[in-house]
Parts: sequence; C-alpha cells; structure tokens
Amino acid sequence: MATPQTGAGDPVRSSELLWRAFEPQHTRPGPKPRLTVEQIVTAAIALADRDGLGALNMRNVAAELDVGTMSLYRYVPGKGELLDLMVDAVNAPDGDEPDTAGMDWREVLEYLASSTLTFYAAHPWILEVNQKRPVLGPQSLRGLDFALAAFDDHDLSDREAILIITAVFGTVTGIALSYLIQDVPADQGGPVSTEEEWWEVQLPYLQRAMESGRFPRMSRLDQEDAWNVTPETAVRHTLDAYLAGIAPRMEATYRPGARSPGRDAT
Amino acid sequence: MATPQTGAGDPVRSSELLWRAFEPQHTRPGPKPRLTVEQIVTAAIALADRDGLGALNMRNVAAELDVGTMSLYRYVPGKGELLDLMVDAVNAPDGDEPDTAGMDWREVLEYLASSTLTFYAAHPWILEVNQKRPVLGPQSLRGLDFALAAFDDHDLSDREAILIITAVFGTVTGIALSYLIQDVPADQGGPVSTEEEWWEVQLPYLQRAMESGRFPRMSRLDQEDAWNVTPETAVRHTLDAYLAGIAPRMEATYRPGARSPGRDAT
DNA sequence: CCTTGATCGGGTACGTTGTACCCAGTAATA
DNA sequence: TATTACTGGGTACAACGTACCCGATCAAGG
Repeated sequence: MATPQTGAGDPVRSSELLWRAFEPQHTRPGPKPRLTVEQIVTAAIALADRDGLGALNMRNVAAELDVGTMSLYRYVPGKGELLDLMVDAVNAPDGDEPDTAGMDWREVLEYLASSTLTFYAAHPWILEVNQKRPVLGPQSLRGLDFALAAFDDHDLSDREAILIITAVFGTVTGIALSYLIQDVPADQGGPVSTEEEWWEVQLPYLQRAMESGRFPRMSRLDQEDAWNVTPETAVRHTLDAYLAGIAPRMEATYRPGARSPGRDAT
Repeated sequence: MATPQTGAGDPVRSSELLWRAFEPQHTRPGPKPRLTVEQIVTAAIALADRDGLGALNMRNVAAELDVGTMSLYRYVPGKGELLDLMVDAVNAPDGDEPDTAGMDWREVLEYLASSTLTFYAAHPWILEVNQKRPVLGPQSLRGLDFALAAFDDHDLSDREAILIITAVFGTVTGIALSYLIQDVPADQGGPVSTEEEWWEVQLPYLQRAMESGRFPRMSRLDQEDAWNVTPETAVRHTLDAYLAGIAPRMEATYRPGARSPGRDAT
C-alpha cells in the first residue's frame, strides 16, 4: 500500500504519557534510559513532516534516533500511542501567538482559523491521521483555552461558545482536507506524484463525461475559472460568511469582562 | 495496528475502472468471468459498513464473495483502486433525492448538508479514507451537478458557486470528523471501545489539568453543558450562520433562470 | 564491597497484511 | 481440433507491528 494510517492507541497508556510531566519521578535501579519520550516524539514528527506518514514506522523512527527498533517500546507502548503523542505535541505553541487581551472576538477567531490552516500546511500528515477519539493532551487543551478567549467579553453560554469554536475549527479542517492534497514526498517514482499529472490523467475521462450530457450543470462550468481556488481563499470566504452570520449574536451579547477568567477568584 | 488506511491507487487504473461502463465490450476468448467489478465493490462496501475499515482487507473481501483472494486482482488492480471505486460507488443516488426545480438556493444547500451528514453516518468509514486526490467518478460528479442546482436562478460566477459548495461540503465534513467518532464495531474486546469508557479514562487527567490553573477558561466551563452537542446541532448552527452570511449576496444575484442548464442549447 | 533485582538495549521471530508470480483449466477463434 | 487469450486461485515473499527473550547495567540492602 501507499499510506496506511490510524490514530489513537490505548487511551489509558496514551493519557498516562500525555500527562507524564505532571507525575513525580523517583530514582530507580537499572541503567539510565538512553532516550526520552520527547526525543522519540520529536524524531517521529520530523520524520512525518519530512517523508510523510507513509514513512512513519517503528523501524524508521528507531533509525532516526540510531537505536534498535524494539528499544522504542521501552518508552512508548505502540505506534497508536505514539501517534496520539505526536498529535498533541505538534499543537505546542510556536511563540508568536498574539496576546488576546487587545483582540475582539472576530480577531481571535480569524487568528484561530488562519493559524490552524498554516498548522495543517506545516504538518499535512495530521490530516491523514484518523482522529477517531480526540486525545486531549496538554497542548490541545491549551489551544482550546486560547480559542475561548474570543468570548471573554461576551455573555454566551458555554455550549454556544463550544459550538462556535467547533464551527471555525471544523470549517478549516474540512476545507484543508479538500485542498491540502499533500503531494507525497516523491521519493519513490510511483505511479503519479504531482498534482498536474493527476489532473492530466483524469482530464480525458472528465472531458468525455462532460460531453455525455449527464452532467449539464458541471459541463457549463468554465473549468479554468471554477477550480481556481486556493485553500486560503476558500477558508476566507467561508469564514467571512460565517462570522457575518454570527455577528448579530456576538454584538447582542457584548458585555466587557463577562467571561474573562480570574475575576471571581480575586 | 488497529485501523490502517489510505486512499487512491494508481489514478490511471482507477479512472479506467470508474468510467468502465462507458467503454465498449467485445467478446473475448477464455472462460467467462465469475465476478464483476460491481460485485466486488458492493461486497467491499458491505464489509466496511458492517465491520469497519479495519476489517477491509483483500482476504476478507474475497471470503465475502467466496472466491480466492487473488481472484480479486483479475478485476481490480489493488486495494487502493478498490477504495477509489468504493468511494465513488457510495455516492450513488438512493432514490429519494428531491427535485431541485421547486427549491430555492437555501433549500438545496440545506438538503446538501443534511444528506451529506446522513451519508457519513451510514458509511462512517469514508471519513477514515484518506482522500488525498479527489477521484472524480460518475457518482461524485452527479453529486456535484446536483449541488450546482442551487445556483440555477442566480447570477454567480462559476468560481463563487464552487466556493459555496466547497464551504457547505467542507463544513459538514469537518464537523462530521469531530463528532462521528465511530465506535469500532466491537468484535474484538480491545482496550477501550465505547465512547463512555473513553471519557471515563480521560476524566481524571482532565480533572487534574483543570485544577492546575493552566487552562483558566476551560476550567470555568460547565463541562456537562458545554459538550452537550450532537453533530446535527453543530452542523445546523454552522450552516445557519454561514447561509445567513451569504444571504445578501444570494439575494443580490437573484435572476430566475440565470444559470439553468439547457437554455442556450434549445 | 558484594549481592540482588528492577530496568535497559535490542535481536529474533511471528502474525497480518498486500500482492508478484505461476500453473492449470476454459472457451472463442482459426 | 488446435491455438491462445483469459480465468481461478495457490504459493510465497516483503513490509510492518510487536511479543518475547537474553544479557548488560546500576541503585539499594547486606
């Protein structure tokens, strides 16, 4: 096959590892570990970023770290759990997050959308990972917390806030899936690699289909114009319309400091 | 592993097979084929619907049809191409599509969204298939053509029409991905199967995280209320807002019969 | 200091996949 | 009837995840 994949290992083990930093460490007998979980996760992410998810297997990760394949299993229960850790780890902040204090709801949500899109562009393999059950690790939670800042000055129910975040996030993800048709790092000269070749292959069939009269509306499209859309454009269009749609509600609930954290505790 | 997956085989072979009905058939020497591509695709879809994508392998498909594993390769070049065929085949109309003639743009798009969501619910494995390159087969094209009916009475550019369809489709897909956390058909009593158990495992860690003070906004959420969202609700919220957002534009471009097909050919 | 036993590195090997290759049986054509 | 393209499908191998094992290591107790 080309690019097998899955997500989510045993949640018990995944959770343990995700929150490992918060567990106390005591000294133990035996040799010092040669690796850390961080090193393995970092190497695995580098590998996936560079060579695609298809190249992510335990032997390759081990080779990346110059250790034996089975040594990885001293730190990580299996590949599924490793993927869980990778997914959370790539959500780590990159340092150029803005301060939400001076931003209104629209700015926060727009930042959320655009940073999510660049995130997918940087780690396209994430879109291939089968995120059945959401593994909420520290980094993912951090992102959620950041997003909630959009509603600091609004009197919205928790449910509505989550609904809006889900909408923005889901929109970007859905569009990214359609467009970030990541060209497999063309190490192997497989059947077809580039996007151009791909369309070239389909074209004659599509052409004949258009001429068949079975797709009257499609055949009237100016193909050149119709498909001239980048993921950025698509996200911008969708988000603009969506934000315009919720704007009345956001304005109606504007109440400075309504939800900002830390008020009632001081 | 648990649920390996991928999509897209050799596009040349996939395209040939997708459009095979339009190719002429001539009589040939040798024994009559015992199977058809349709039978294989149907069996594979039944298998995936029933047992999940994890159970979809060539040996199981062959067993389903009571033939030898390798016989499948007489009809289908490989698993990747079979998946391409499956994806297109499930897009076949189910007979209860409404007539778009009496529907306005909003009704068409709303139907598109809701039918897409029920589609994902019926074939959750589709969400796991890695749809890198879109394989545009006859059924997928038919769906696109249907969607374009929303703009029959509107004077929109092709590009804008595609943008809107992409938005609706992407939104539903993105949300479906977050929510249709398909519970693996629990044939194997694996580590954790049900959604409840899953949350039960995460809860203590989340609890501790909330208490850590690192996620001030998250920890102020009423968890019960905040996550009480179904995919239907989420889609409805997002779509309502989005449609409200594009409504002015749609009204501004209302021009009965502007794009309906077949006018200029009569 | 030496013993003990938990821990570490990692080699070997097996089960599950996709599928290349091969051979024997079959049926339209010459 | 002979030819030959085509069919069913068995065997076998490569890639992968990982169970299991052995020997090396080193904190703690004597």
